[in-house]
Amino acid sequence: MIIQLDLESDIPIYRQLVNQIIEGIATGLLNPGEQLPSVRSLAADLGINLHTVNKAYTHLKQEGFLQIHRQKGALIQPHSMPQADTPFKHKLMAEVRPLAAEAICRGMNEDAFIAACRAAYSSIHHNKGGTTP
Amino acid sequence: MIIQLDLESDIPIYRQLVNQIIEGIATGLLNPGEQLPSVRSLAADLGINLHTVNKAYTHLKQEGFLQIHRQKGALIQPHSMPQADTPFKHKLMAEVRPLAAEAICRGMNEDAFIAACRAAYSSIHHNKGGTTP
DNA sequence: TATATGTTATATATGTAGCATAACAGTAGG
DNA sequence: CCTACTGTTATGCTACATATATAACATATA
Repeated sequence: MIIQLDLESDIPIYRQLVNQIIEGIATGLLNPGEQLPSVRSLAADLGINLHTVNKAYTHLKQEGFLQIHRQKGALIQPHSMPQADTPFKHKLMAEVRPLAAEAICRGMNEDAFIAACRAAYSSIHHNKGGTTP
Repeated sequence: MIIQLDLESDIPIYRQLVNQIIEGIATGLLNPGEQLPSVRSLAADLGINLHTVNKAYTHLKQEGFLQIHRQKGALIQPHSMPQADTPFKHKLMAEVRPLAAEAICRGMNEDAFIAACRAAYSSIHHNKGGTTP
């Protein structure tokens, strides 16, 4: 799993990490039960601080995407990934709404907007082969 | 135009303002050429600082949604709203991708995800009557 | 001229991001 | 038991963003 950070971005480093790990799970590049590097080694690889990686891991653990063992380090959640429950759907709507509003102002019709959303979904999902046992 | 701020939110006040004004334009609640309150009066109404409103107005002006005149105050852009150009489409994709990734992890299939995006779009657009000449 | 507007400047308080360093706690393996 | 590696917690620091408070400036209108 290769992680690309943009230190110039306005998106915090720990959030870039969170996003890319979630994306890795979504694409199947990271599989349930798979081991992640320790906070120290990943931090060293990326040239950032241990606490920044730890912050990302802690977020992912609290959302249920990771399990963390003292000695073993971090694992991708092996059983029962988080579900698309009501709070998540609310969060999803709350984040999509402002984007939709701006798209409408800029004259995108519904089909064009939906096409963009579908493209974003497909660009992640098309990699996910059915190789899980 | 009624503006509702959530001072407990993790979304900055000036960004809540930006979002709600864009949403107002999208719904047709705010029409091109329409006058907005002065930074001082809106700040007083909302119980926030003048600079916070000014920051929101300045953002909207730089993106092309507002015109600002010295004495007259702020106007909704009367001619030629910003277009859905390439930079905007890139920004749109960049913001939708992480949402799509998390949705995939949580087991939402493409139809369910697209349905959510469509719902967000429709909830804003259904108010906008076809009154534009 | 008086007034209301946006604009700019300065200062302050608060919170977040990120880094540096250090120490603590648990677990595996020699 | 001891060592080494893990996550965890704590403290201190810099930098930046948010938001406020005051004040002054520039401009256009009545």
